[in-house]
Amino acid sequence: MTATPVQELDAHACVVRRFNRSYTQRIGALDDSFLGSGMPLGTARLLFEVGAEPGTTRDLRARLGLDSGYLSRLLRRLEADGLVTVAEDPADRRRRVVALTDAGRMRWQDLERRSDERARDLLAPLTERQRGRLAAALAEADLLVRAATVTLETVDPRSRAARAAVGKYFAELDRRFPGGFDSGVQSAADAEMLSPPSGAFVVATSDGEPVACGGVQTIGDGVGEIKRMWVHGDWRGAGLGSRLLRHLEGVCRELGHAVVRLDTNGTLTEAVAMYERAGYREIERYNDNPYAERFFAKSLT
Amino acid sequence: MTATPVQELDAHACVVRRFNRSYTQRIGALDDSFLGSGMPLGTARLLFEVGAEPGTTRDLRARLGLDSGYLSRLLRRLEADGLVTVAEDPADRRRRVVALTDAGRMRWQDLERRSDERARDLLAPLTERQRGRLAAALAEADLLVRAATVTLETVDPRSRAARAAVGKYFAELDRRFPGGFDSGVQSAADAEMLSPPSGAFVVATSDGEPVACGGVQTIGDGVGEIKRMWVHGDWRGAGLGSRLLRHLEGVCRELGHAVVRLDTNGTLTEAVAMYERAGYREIERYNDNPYAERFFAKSLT
DNA sequence: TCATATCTCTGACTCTAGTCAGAGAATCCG
DNA sequence: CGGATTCTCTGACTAGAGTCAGAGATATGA
Repeated sequence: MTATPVQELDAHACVVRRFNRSYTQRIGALDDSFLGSGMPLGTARLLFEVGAEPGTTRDLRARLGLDSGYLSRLLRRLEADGLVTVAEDPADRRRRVVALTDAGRMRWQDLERRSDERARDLLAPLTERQRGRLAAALAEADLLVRAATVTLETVDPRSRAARAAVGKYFAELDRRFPGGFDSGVQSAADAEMLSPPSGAFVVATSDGEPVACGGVQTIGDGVGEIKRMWVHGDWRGAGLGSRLLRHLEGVCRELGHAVVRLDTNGTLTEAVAMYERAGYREIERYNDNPYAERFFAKSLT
Repeated sequence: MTATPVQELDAHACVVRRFNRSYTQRIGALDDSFLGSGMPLGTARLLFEVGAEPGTTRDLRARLGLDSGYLSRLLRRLEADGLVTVAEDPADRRRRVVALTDAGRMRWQDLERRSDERARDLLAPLTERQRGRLAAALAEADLLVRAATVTLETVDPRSRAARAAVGKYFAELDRRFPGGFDSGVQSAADAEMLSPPSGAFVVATSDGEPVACGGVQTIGDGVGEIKRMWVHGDWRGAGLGSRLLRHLEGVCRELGHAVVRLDTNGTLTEAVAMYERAGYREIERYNDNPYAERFFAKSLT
């Protein structure tokens, strides 16, 4: 008797929960590690954020999700300790610009160092081989968790996020194709095709960075086409491609298509493998895209 | 050029930090998920712990790492809400036994459900195969992290902790030896041998549970012997045995021994393998222990 | 049996974290 | 220009989390 998917999910959820409990209990102190520095957590988080990227108080409030009064008090504390400077923004004198002082930068490095030591302390009792195993397991978990928490969002293909993702896609094609890749002129018509009502463009982001993208357009009655599908190199092997593909197929269905087609280049072996795994079968050339060598289709019904 | 151990440690520490940051950012809310239940975190954690396994307040304090005064107050709150009962322990009337009421159990199940949903939400976007990979990675990380954070403590062999660990050890021997195992009468002399100044007994605990133990005694001039070394079944494969063995060798060194011996039974194959990996070589029988079949020694100089 | 240790509980604290309601300065817009 | 809006800051709160020093009851060991 094999386990059903639901039972598997149960079992896996248990493992996740067990891990969460034991890990946060042991390492949760890692967040409070800032406490070890003599600074309260809130202050330390703020200092850390200012160090990562200085900005206006408004900006910091948004990044940390703090109340303006609370932030003001935290800043005053850091200022009194000589760790940050809070100055008027010349562009808008209602605003304040926050930056680290030299002492603040040292303190920030101190926090970094402490964080590092915590990680080392955790590893210290283990043998070299076990450290390797732990690092590998955490890296694997990290990749998968990041992949699971990627957000898929339908955006305008002309938006900043979409253009950033497509730019990376084209850059990769240019690197990988033997003769390079020339995207040609991105016409307004291209963007139009990938916009409602006849198309859509989806960008997957993690921590605000685009990590995958893909578009759908209509190329005939009941026939959709998947275009510009790309997954960031660091993210391959986490199933992000399959997930995005499934998502795009769903978009096609919503557009009322019964069939979806796509073209690709033989160089992109992992993409071809993924399409085949996802149930696509190879078909004859259906367009004159000079970079396309292989053509696939899948029925959505 | 191969990486030196220090470089490896750096790299591994980076992986740990990267994981910590991304995981707590995404899942950290999991701890606060209890907040979603309208209960303060501390109270919810306590209720959760009582539900997981009722026990004495002393027990709960150890498990949650709380101050006795604080715990007392939290319990009073839960009691006032009718979620737990706090009664005298008939075995020791200084102690209190805490248990859930019916209302408490319902509340506990609510917390469980919430916690479960969080875990499922994390897994939901992944494919079945990826879920398996994530669960495997987290389970591996969990085992190693638990092993790394085990505390080794030298205790009196007559102490409760030591007796609990040895009890489990003997129970396992009884299960594994074909003819069973009779520990005989644990004489006061036995405990004496494993106590200062001529010996020591070490218990490894995790979450207050004994997970491994081992003793050292003096059996001749400059000759120490390792006795009653045991690692909990769930903990094998995490290097805990090797770590304990190294620790006990250190104890031997502190006692001024140049050689350490030990005996074991052929049934305990993983133990024999570990001794050999740790540099022990097999020697002739040096005692008349009826359960011992194989004898090992290692020079500490 | 009596000193000592153990255990829970109470009172009196401290510190963080965070909310809310304005005050006052600067900016924007018609 | 003048009212509305935006922005930071202050004061006055609340609640959670946790520490510390005993008091008082109970158990343990010489």
